[in-house]
Amino acid sequence: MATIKDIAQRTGLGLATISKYLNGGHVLDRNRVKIEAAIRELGYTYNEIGRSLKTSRSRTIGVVIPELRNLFITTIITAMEDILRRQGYGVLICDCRTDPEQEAEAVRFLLGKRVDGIINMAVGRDGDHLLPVLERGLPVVLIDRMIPALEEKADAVLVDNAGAARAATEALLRQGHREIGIILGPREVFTSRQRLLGYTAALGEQALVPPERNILYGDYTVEGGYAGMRLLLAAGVSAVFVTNYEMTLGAILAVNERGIHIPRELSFIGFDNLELSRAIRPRLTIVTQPLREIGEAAAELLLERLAGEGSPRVVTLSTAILDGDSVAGPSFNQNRNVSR
Amino acid sequence: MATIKDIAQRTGLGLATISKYLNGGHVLDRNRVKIEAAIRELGYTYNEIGRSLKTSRSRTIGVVIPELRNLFITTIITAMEDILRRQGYGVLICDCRTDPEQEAEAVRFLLGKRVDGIINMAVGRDGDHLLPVLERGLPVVLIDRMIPALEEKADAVLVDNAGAARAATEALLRQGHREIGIILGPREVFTSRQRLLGYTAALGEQALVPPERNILYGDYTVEGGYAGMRLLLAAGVSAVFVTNYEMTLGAILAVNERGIHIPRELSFIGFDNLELSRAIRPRLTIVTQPLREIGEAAAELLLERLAGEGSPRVVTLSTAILDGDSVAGPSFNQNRNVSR
DNA sequence: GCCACAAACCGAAACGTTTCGCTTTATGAT
DNA sequence: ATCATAAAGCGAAACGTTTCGGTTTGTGGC
Repeated sequence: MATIKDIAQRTGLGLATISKYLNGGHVLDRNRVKIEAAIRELGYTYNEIGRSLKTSRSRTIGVVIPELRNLFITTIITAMEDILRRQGYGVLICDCRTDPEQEAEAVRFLLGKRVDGIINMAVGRDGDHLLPVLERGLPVVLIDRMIPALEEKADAVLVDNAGAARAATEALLRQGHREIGIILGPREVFTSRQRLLGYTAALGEQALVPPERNILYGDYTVEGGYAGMRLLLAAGVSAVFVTNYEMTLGAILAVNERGIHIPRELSFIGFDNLELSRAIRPRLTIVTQPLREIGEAAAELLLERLAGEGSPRVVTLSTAILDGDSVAGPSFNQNRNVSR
Repeated sequence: MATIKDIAQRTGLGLATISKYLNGGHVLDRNRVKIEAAIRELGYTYNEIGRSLKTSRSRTIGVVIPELRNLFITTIITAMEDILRRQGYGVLICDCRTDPEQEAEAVRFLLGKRVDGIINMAVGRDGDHLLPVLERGLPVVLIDRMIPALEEKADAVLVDNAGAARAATEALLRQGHREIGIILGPREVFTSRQRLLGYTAALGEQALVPPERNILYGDYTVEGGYAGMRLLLAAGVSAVFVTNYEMTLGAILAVNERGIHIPRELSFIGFDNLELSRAIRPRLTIVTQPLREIGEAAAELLLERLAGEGSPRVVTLSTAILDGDSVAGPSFNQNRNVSR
């Protein structure tokens, strides 16, 4: 396997010159030609390992996530990867299966691989698993979920979840709904708590306190949304707000199969995934998170830290409500519960 | 940052001894204790880069896929990663966006990173993009899509797609359906062609030739399935077979929103994702691919080659039809077309 | 206590790069 | 042609590990 030395020998040039050429430095035209010829003839490919050893930078980023089988996450990763790869960085992905123990293990694993930084959608809530990373002076970017103990030490890209949930709930309240169901993610997850906060705040403004049965915790799967929706329908809500894409899909399936008409009999606000909301009739009103932007911001913050610029900060992106035709007043469905 | 040398110095032992210890070799008990103490005190972490340079094995596997935002793919990757990480391998993922050019670029990128092998769900159909990998003697495992030119040179894990499509079509034929629609993936994709083969073969046995309008090519998205289903309904089919998970979901949405009853008015066979089929009422009859097994088999084949055992082979896994309640005879819906 | 033999241990060289501090070559004004 | 200056090129050392071939230490039978 050809190395830089072989190129040097072949061209009669020095090691340093070849290195310079490979790193985009200026060399004489006639030498450039010679080098390029030699590279072609010898089938040389750059060995990043050698560089890594010398520079102690691997040009590899570790990404630790709770779960790969999830559109929210893969969309973000795709956006991140776009940017990182363009800068020559590879992305080493570790799915920790929503298990804090595996998450910590994944971080250790990545440290052994000498990644240059870590992007983490965290499961562990105290952030202890990331301390070894920070101690080594490597940058950490949290996405989607904040770890308060790491404020100032790590960057974070969050979404205004409380605000989003509040806005969605308010939209339903404005239409006159009072029995508003919500399907959240797992109880212990940061974003679930934030969204619950927004939801109860909006209701609180109208002096409403939601009954327990209107608040459901799901697991971010289609099946979870389906099951949750059925429970909410049994609870007799006139409007629902579902807080991730997979569960939105499941909820719609449950509604459709019951033959319940949206929005005549039930108002519905879903989550994420613009394309889906457009595809369904009636068009779904949804809360959209700027998924690509989350991934891009995370990648850019990381690159910034790697370049040694600036210092850790928290970026909060806002959500939007995309109006469809799935929200209306509750007047029409007063008697649905009776007819069940 | 502590190195093996520091440990040697601290313990008074030699370099080779520490290396031996780290690689699981036997050292005297009293030395073991000393080494472990030193490691703890100095906060030493193993540097894989150093090893990689020396051994020219990076313990990293490149995975090149057309698209990360897809449950079929992420399920397979998750299974693969499980196995590979347990063996100390990291997984470097490159999403090539279904673009052969980007795919070739990704392969070059991974070669630079000196991955030990590549797992590829291929977009390029001639396999040229993988030749540089094979030339370097690195193992390649193809998944889901065969590249005939690489037979004997690369391993492959495939699914009996023709058989699956044939079985599904036969199941519908047995119920008496004659106008059977199919929603395939993109026209040029290996699996689409295989499935079309199975479909036409089954129809051919009954001396049926499907009209063009019953065969639709989608793009593996929810929206694509939705649009395709609407076209098939317009074409007046009495049964449909949809060939991936996302499109199945989209198709169901289209059916539900039209208020068409499955299976009374339309028989339906979907694809993948057991959980979904169970969640929906009526329970969906689906063709299931052994997703985890695909990932596991790919990982295991790769590990086998890396261990220098055996030689490339093609593994074909079979699919199953999971019976739900979405298939029935066409008798009930003779007049649906009229009523539209 | 000695010897033979096995088990542990040892250091140097090598893997492919980058980089530092210099030297050589090219350029162009005179 | 000469000289000053800028541009280009140079080799050695270093990064952290593995591994080869050889040395030291330990063990047990006599």
